[in-house]
Amino acid sequence: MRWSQAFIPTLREDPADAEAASHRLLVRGGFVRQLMAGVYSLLPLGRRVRTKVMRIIREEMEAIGAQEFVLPELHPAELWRRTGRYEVMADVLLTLEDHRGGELVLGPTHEEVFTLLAAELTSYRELPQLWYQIQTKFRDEPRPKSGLLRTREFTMKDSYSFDLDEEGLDRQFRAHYDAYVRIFRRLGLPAIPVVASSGAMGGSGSVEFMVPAAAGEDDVAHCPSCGYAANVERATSTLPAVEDGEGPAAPEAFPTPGVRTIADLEEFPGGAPADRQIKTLVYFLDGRATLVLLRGDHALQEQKLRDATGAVEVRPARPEEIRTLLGADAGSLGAVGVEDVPIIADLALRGRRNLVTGANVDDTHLRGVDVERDVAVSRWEDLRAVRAGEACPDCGAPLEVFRAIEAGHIFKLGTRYAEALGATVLDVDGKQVPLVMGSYGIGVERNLATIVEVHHDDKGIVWPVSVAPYEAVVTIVKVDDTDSWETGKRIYEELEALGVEVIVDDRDERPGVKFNDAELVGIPFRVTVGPRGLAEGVVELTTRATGEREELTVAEAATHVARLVEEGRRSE
RNA sequence: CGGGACGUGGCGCAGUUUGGUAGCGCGCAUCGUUCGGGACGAUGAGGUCGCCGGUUCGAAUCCGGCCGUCCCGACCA
Repeated sequence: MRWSQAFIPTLREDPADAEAASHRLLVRGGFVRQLMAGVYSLLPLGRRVRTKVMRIIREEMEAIGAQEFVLPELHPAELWRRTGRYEVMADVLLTLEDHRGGELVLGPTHEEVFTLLAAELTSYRELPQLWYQIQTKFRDEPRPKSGLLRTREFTMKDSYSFDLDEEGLDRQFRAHYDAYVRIFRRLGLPAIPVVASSGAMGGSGSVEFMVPAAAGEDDVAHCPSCGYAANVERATSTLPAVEDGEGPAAPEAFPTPGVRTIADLEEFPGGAPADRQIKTLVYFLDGRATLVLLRGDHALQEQKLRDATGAVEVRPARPEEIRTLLGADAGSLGAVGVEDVPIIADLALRGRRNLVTGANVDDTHLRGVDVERDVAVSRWEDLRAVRAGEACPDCGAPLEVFRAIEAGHIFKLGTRYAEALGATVLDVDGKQVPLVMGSYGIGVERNLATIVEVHHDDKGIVWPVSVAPYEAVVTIVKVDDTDSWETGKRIYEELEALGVEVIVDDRDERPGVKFNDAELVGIPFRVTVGPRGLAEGVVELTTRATGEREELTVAEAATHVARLVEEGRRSE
């Protein structure tokens, strides 16, 4: 390719509305352009990288025996109603109507359609099956952001496994886990597998592959000592015991005028430290009022509440709802004596006594509360948000918490979809059993952007060779110098003949413009051809990642670069 | 959905407070001089000032409504 003919609209300045490094650099480097919020056009450079990301994913899927499909993006709404997800995913579902009034949805994922096809499986002899596709997904994200990291239309590799039993699912899950480790290694992404919440997918277990990055949207608790890693939506920690002392035989009310917060009550005479208070939150779970109890110094992890209860719609109660329910305002709430409302308490409150909590009377609190004696707890669950510095549940070392991008997610789904859509087979005993499913996703453009988040510097992108839009660029410093032109073109052609993906920068521009563009765009190897070097019979090779330069004779240049490219392709 | 900001040639911005008919830098075109790290000079093209309505002799500027985009939060296989 000749740069002079290529559409690579680089920008000299940063785009005004791009915050994340990947967003900024992909726009500046001429890889993408925004069409509307959360919807991007991929320009030739972006498309080249995307193709390479997909190729790596495809190779690793084929390597574990997956069969590629192409499924529709247009689905009948009816199918989504059958699994209940028309309602569960309503907030992200893009829906439309055809001319006959038929209700359609644009697929946000493909469990339903794949499972429908799997209903054609009839015998355990046909199992296991492993199916996948690389297809566009539509999700009406409430808040698209950070360029390609969170969009409303994107490409995803989604695969689905179908097995007779849990053991089969475990095998396929493990195969995917290993395949994902290889994929992220080849993409140059330092992804960490973490225990995750299954969210709206349902199912018995899931692992997210997280790449530490400031632009991430998830927090991961990680133990540097033993390697424990979990999304904070699932993470736990070991807490030091709190000494409560003996309490009275029954809770005692005491006036606390003006006390509204945990912190107020710590200061208030006769109050208590935060870890000896009970925090009482009122939530509506699918429309049903519920009290959520936590230790005073702990924060609720809402996803844990969702996962524990299976509730779809979870929201804090409004002030007037709280007053109606408990007869007091937030600040004086408690669960003592509450009987007609379900009470979910965090594990950290188990066995605690002599605690302080609201009395459900404004400006009044109770002391001497023994949780198990005085509160009608309906369920005990792990609900609190883990904090950095708390002890690792496995080894006790202090946990760290960092931001990360979810680059991939694998789920054990179980039989939920198979049951809803009648995907069953006959087992050895002739008994009809639902297929046991797994589902496994990697977002293509999100991974492309994540690579940029991880691999860039102040000059631009530093693509790993494995996904670079071009592996090498031949920069002709002075295009009207015949020797430079001839030599540059010859090296370019030699590189092409050697199978290197190369572009020749033949633009009549100042050298600085060409060097800067090559660095912005992130091409791994640059061969600089100019009169100065040619006078000595040499050209210059610059490695983008290290900035190292070396001189090569004209004769050896192409083979040398081709060898480096070859090594680069292999090492990632 | 709650909070905040913004919308002016392709890109980045000023002008809006105090209404008078649009400007700067980059980019683009032509010519000349330059040429190994984003050159210089000259000439030139390019804008319904997001949209609709109102106030006014006159609106980028004031008022109302709408649309769009970004950021924080909520939400999110």
